[in-house]
Amino acid sequence: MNRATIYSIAQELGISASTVSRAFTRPDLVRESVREQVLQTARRLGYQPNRSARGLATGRTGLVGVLVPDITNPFFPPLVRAIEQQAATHDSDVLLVDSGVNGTAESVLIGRLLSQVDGLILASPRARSATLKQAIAGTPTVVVNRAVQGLPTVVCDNTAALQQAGQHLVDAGHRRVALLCGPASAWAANRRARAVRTWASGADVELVEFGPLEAQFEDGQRAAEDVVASGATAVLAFDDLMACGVLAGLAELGRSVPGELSVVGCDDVLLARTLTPQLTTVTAPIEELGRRAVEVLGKVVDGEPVANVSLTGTLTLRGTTAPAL
Amino acid sequence: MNRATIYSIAQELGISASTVSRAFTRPDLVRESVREQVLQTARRLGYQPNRSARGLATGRTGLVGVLVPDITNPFFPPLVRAIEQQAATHDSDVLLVDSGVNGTAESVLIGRLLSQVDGLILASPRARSATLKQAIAGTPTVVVNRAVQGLPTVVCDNTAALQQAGQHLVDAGHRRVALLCGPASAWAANRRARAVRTWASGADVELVEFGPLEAQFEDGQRAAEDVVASGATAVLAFDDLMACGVLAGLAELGRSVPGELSVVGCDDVLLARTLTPQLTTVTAPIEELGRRAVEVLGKVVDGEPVANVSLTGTLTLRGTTAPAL
DNA sequence: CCCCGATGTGCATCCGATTGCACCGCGTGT
DNA sequence: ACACGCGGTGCAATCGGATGCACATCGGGG
Repeated sequence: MNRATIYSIAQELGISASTVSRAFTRPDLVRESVREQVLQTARRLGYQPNRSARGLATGRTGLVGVLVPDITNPFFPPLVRAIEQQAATHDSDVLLVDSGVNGTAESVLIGRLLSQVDGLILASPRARSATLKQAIAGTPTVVVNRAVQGLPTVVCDNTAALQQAGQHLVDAGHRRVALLCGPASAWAANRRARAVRTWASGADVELVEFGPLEAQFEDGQRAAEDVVASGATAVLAFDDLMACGVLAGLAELGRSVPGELSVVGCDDVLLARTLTPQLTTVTAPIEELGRRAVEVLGKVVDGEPVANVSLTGTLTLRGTTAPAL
Repeated sequence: MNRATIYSIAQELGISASTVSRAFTRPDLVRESVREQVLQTARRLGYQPNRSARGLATGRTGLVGVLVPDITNPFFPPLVRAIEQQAATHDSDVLLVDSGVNGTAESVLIGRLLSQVDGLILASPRARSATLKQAIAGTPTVVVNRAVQGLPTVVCDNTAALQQAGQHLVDAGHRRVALLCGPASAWAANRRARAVRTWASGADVELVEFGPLEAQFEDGQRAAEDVVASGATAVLAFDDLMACGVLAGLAELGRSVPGELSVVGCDDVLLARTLTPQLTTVTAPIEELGRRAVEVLGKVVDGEPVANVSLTGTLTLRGTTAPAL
């Protein structure tokens, strides 16, 4: 299928290729009637501009690289979709790469993306800050769900919501609360843990910590046993997936939720609502995070000044929390 | 950040750019010692070949376009990841586009992808066959989870497994089984429904059909009421997400699973194992589908002959099925 | 000692689109 | 009538890498 080029269109109309090019990229420079003809012929021939050629000439590829640690974690699909849709409004497409939860591959993958994207969105990256900054080598980059000194950042601050969640548990009579910490290399995990610890130190409650655990179902499931052994009557899990694992683990152990134990998740992914009972959790504006990330990235690419974005999560009470016995 | 090019490397070493280029793409044509120097200098300067330039010269972009109807449906993330990992072995990256469950956008999105990819993988596309074939305009394409006459196809045949599932229900004493059909425009939905109907017509069972429904949690949830009203004691859902919705709906109505009703899903996505009790379902080799799709696509791109791939799903008995009362 | 093939390199061209610059023709002001 | 401005247009260079072809170099065989 030898595709139409600006040259074939130009030849067809007896004009120069420059004019054809301009008819698309700088329509104001081309006489109305000519432009019409060009567009019409282009449509007839099924012309699609060659992105490689354009990229070579302009230095822009129209691609945004998106790096996620684990696309099967239900937090990321809505994020990716929001990014993709927002990018589409900038005529850009998404190059998706999954680094695996192990952060060591990130640098390599970032390197592979660098040469072919206008900018990068790093979602919950695990590598060390210095490593990241070295890897991106000056490419416009926005970090989502993590703060990296010196890089534009779009995060969701769950501190207040988590503390409300804790308070909600205390108000319900829970005096021994388990905290399931997320991956040590995950910024959000540390941040959430700190929020909870801060709250606990000032509340009438005993905090029992477990982890760090991976943000996976199985890790939560395995942790259930320890939670039960600890005598805690409530659980604050790093995220919904882990919370979901705990629920499953508790069920295996014959413990009822929210009857015997209460469980709180974080993020409010699809999973949280598919459970029965539905999961009490901290709702993050996931789509908004994605959109804002693209917005900020656009500014970085254009060399405009940018400010970090911090959205806030809100506590959503559902069915997995109840008064302690 | 003015990046290194083959010219800057060539200049540094006092050789021609062609040699540098060949050191990467045709290493056998370059003297060992020279190649060493080139690679070393390239590393030192942080050289990354410019994909646009390479693409322009070779006509290959190193990109695979992947179109999914809904990345938040847990079926697709593992598929996408498998595709991405397999593509990486071919030095290719994934351009991800989400069409939304409404198939009308597919053509437009395919058009956007065409000009920048070496090949397309269409996962569960919804548009009509003729529309699809017109939209891809000769670009190497593989269709996953659907058969399209004239296009290479990678599917999972669940017929036998679904019929086993049905038999499993009948053996457990169920005589009235609800079938929740998937989206009318989804090939897999029709195929699965047909498999079940065929089985039912030869079995001692009454089949009650509902739908078509979207492959979403909420649709399943809403359907629960009808299912209960129908007096069915077992449900075969189009996919796990829908099954999960039914479970939630049934719980709301105070019906216990598997005590009062049995539920069977399809695909065995992460969701199926996070439920309590875990979902009895038909396990699809999702990652394998992705890998095979890339494999086949590679052959199409290289002009080699290809055969359609049909994998098979297997019945996985878990906790949502039990003898009828 | 010369010729030959094999092996390495360089030169020039090409891929398709963008873009700075020159130019053309027309209308306007003087 | 002339210069000027300006909207439109074409020419040619450019982006970075790939590649066909010519040529240089070297060793070995006759």
